[in-house]
Amino acid sequence: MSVQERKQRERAERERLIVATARELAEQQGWDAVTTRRLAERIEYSQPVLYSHFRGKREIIGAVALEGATEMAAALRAAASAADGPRTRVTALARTYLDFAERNPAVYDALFQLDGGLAFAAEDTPEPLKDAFAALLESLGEVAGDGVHPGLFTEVFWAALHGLATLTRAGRLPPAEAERRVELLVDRLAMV
Amino acid sequence: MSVQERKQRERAERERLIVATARELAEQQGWDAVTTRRLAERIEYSQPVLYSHFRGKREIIGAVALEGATEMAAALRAAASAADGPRTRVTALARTYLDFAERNPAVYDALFQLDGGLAFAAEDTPEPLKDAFAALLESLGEVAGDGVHPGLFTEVFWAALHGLATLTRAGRLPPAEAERRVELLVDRLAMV
DNA sequence: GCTCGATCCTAGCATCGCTAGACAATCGAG
DNA sequence: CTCGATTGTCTAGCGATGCTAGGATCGAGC
Repeated sequence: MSVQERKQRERAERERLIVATARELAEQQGWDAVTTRRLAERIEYSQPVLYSHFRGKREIIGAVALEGATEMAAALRAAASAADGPRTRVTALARTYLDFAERNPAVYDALFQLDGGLAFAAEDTPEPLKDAFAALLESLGEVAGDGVHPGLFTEVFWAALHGLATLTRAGRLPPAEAERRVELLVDRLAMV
Repeated sequence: MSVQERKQRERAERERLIVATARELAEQQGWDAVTTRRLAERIEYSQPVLYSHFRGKREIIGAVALEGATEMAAALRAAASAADGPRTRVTALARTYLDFAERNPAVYDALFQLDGGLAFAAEDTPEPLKDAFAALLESLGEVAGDGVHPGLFTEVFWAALHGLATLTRAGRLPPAEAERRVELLVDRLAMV
C-alpha cells in the first residue's frame, strides 16, 4: 500500500509543479507564451504528461484560476479585517482588489479574462470562486444601503472594480489617476 | 489617371470587404473562427492578399474595432438625444451601451478585449475611439456632481459599464437581473 | 506588339494543441 | 524467481494556426 501512496503523492506533487510553472511562465511572459511544449520542457517531462493530469490547456488555466481565487479571497479578507469601520473597510477592499489584479495579471486573466472551463454563478461553481465572491460580500453587504439586495450590490461593485482593473491594465485608462477613481467609486456606491 | 483611380477604388472596396467579412465571421462563430485562411476563402482571394491590406490579423481586428467605435458613438448619441432630462439620459445611455455590447459581442471584443494594436488614452488614439468616449462624456459630464472632474467621472462610469458587460457575457454574472444592476448603478453614480 | 512593373497565387515555414502507438519499468500470480 | 499484465512515459506525427518567399500572370504605357 505504501508504495501506491508514494506514487500518488509524487503525482500530486507533479500536478502542483505544472500549475506553479504555468503560472510563473504566464506572469513572466504572458499566457501566449504558455505553450504545452514550453511548459513540458520546464517541468522536465514530455508533453503527453500534461494530458495525464489535465484534459487540456484550458484546465491548466482553470487550475491557476482556482489557486488565484483562493489567494485573492485571503487577501481581501486580510485587508477587510485590518480596517475599522465600514467605509475604510470598503476602500481597503477596493484597493486590495485592484492591487491584486495589477500584481498578478496572469492570474487575474486566468480568473476573469480567459476561458478556464470554470462555471460561474451556478450550482457547480468551484468553492474557491464562490468564496472569493463571499469575501467581497462580507464587507460590501453592510454598505449596500436600505432596501438593496447585498448580493446585487456586490455584483455591481465588483463589476466596477473589474472594469477599472481590465481597462487600466489594457491601457484604456491612464494609470495616473487610479487612486482618485477608487475614491470616487467608493464615495458614490457605498452608503456609509 | 482614370485607370489608377479605378484600381484604387477597387482596392478600397476590397478592404471594406475584408473588414466586413471578418466582422460577420466573428459575430457568427467567434473570433477564434476568424483565421486568415477562412477569411481569405470567404472573400475569394488568397491569404497573402490580406497582408497587402493589413499588417496582420491584429490590424484586421483593429479595423473592426474602429468601425464598431463609430457605430457605438452614434448609438449612444441617438439614445442620449432621445431622452429628456439628465437622469433619464444617463439611464438610456447605460442601457444602450450594454445593449450594444450584447448585440455585437465580436465588435465589443475587438474594441475592448482583444489586441487590435490600437492606442488608447494617448495622443495617437484614433479619432473614432476618442469620439466614442466623447459621446459618453457629453451625457455623463452633466451628472458628475460638484467638484468632480467630468472626465474622471466618465472613466469610472464607463469602467462600471464595461465590467457589467464583460462579466455578464462571460457568464460571471447571472443575466436575469441585469436591469436592476443598471438602475442601481445609475442611482448611485449619477448626481441628478 | 513588347516590355516591365504591379498583382496575385502556390507552396512552404515554424509553431500551436493534442494524440496514437511504441517502449520500458513495475507489479502480481504461479 | 520467472513471466505475462499493467502502468507510466516518450517519440513521432496530425491537422491547424499566422505569416512569407518566390514564381506566375496580367495589363498599362511606349
